[in-house]
Amino acid sequence: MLILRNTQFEKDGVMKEAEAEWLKTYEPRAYPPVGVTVDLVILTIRDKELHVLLIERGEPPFKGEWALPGGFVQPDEDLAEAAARELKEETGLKQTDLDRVYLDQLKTFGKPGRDPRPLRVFTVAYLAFAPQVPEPVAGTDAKNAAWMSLAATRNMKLAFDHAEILAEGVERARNKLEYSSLATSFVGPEFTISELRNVYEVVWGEQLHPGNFHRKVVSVDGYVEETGRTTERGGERGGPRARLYRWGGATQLHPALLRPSETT
Amino acid sequence: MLILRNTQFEKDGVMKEAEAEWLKTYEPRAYPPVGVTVDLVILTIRDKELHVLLIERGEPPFKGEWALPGGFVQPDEDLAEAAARELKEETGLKQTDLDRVYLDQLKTFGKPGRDPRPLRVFTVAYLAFAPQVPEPVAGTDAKNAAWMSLAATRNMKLAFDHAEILAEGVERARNKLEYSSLATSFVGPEFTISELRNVYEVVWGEQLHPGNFHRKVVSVDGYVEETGRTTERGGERGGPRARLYRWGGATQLHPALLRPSETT
DNA sequence: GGGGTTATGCTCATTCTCAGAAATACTCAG
DNA sequence: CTGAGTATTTCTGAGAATGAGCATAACCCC
Repeated sequence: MLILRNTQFEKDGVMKEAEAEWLKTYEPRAYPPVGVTVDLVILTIRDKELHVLLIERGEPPFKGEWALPGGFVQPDEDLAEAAARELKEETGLKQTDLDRVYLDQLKTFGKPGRDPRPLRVFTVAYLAFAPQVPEPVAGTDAKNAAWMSLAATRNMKLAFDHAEILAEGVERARNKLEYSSLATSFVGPEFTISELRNVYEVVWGEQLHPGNFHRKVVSVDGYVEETGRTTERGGERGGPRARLYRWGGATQLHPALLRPSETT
Repeated sequence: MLILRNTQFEKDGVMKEAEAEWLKTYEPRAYPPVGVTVDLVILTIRDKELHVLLIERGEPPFKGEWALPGGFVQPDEDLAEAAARELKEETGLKQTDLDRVYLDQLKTFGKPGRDPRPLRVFTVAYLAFAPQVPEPVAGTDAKNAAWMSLAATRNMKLAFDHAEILAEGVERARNKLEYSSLATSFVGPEFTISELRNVYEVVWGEQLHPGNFHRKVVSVDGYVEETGRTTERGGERGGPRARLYRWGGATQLHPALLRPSETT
């Protein structure tokens, strides 16, 4: 496209000073217009199921279809800043909650034609884990926003290549649980070992041995630390009060908590 | 910059059909010009040291300084294709060798101002592991190219933010060795256990127990398989002929080969 | 042939893991 | 209030993996 534009400029004989200046320092090659967006795979756990935040697009392309939240990187923004801004805008989380949200770069996608607009759009996907969010999120741009269970998304066609990005994000999440402490990003600031175990079970989709999980978690250095308090009452259907823990500060787990199904 | 161009178009009253079509579907926001490059962290082992391929820039910006090989993503290329093309161009590896090269996306960098040109440049960094390469590589664009030991790069100032990208790549390489079979990408198609151990020792920068390493590698399912043959002669300074192995097809290692220094 | 070197295998004590089960503390139905 | 069911936490014992040392045999160089 830029080639076309330059050609036209030259054919028209219209070459303004600013343009000349710009071209002088520009790389000798010419490029079509390019845009860079960030898209967010924001995961949370609701009702013992993994959910992802999706928005309904209010503008073409893909108007009316569901997509990952995201947007163009602004001129003065670093990538991580853009991702953090989108996260704040789209989730409506309070700052205290945002501090505990895990947010990390996932992967960059740029296949030609992944965006139907006459603009080559690369997207830098970010992965975020949010704790239980009060309620469904109000969209900022007159769009609809909703937490969708992962099961539900499998029957949906997502806009762009967002299905692929989502799959990549879920896969990364599964792996990250093993060797990082990020399961704590899915729960509140104080949590029981059972709640933490529930995170692993939901994300991995398999049952874990309660006894072994407990032993392992409290033995990994810096993963969790006791608060000295317990829950107000036992579980829904009985059981003793569980001790409350908070995150112990470690980001990497040594040794890792390996998935049972992977080790066989 | 793009804003400027559009304004000029309108002021001039020159609005060609293709442009009108383009603007109609273009996002309402306007963006400064943006470019996307791929940069490669290509690692190899030479003389029992980790080396990275660097090129001396023949053009400004950073003319005369050393940088990671890379270049702009072409309009019809996917990111992975661009990375593969650059790898081929810069290393001069033969196709048979290229097939065995590990090449994976590392991370995307896009801090404003990381490229001094009046163009916001995002770069998608890729990480590659090459087997022993015959000899220093001849540059394709009249630039100088060389394998630099990692120790040497610590005293150099690299162009752009390439020092940061390189550090990220080395860190990723260290981690990848633990749970993936990619150490085999550093050696030839057939290799001895000692050669493989040497890869780990060089990348991790620590000595490993030969006996334990041997036991571990051959016991991990699918990591290596025997060829039935041995080396022609023993080691440089003695020792028996070593058995030759080839890669066994597994990409993930179960269980992983953990770094001794990390597990303490 | 002899001294130094290396590939490979073995041993053994220690640690980690898995699966089951015990002890305890709580909820809930009746 | 009582008993059945459930959940948290701890324990146990078998089996596997790990780390360090040593043994053997093959090989290079002198």
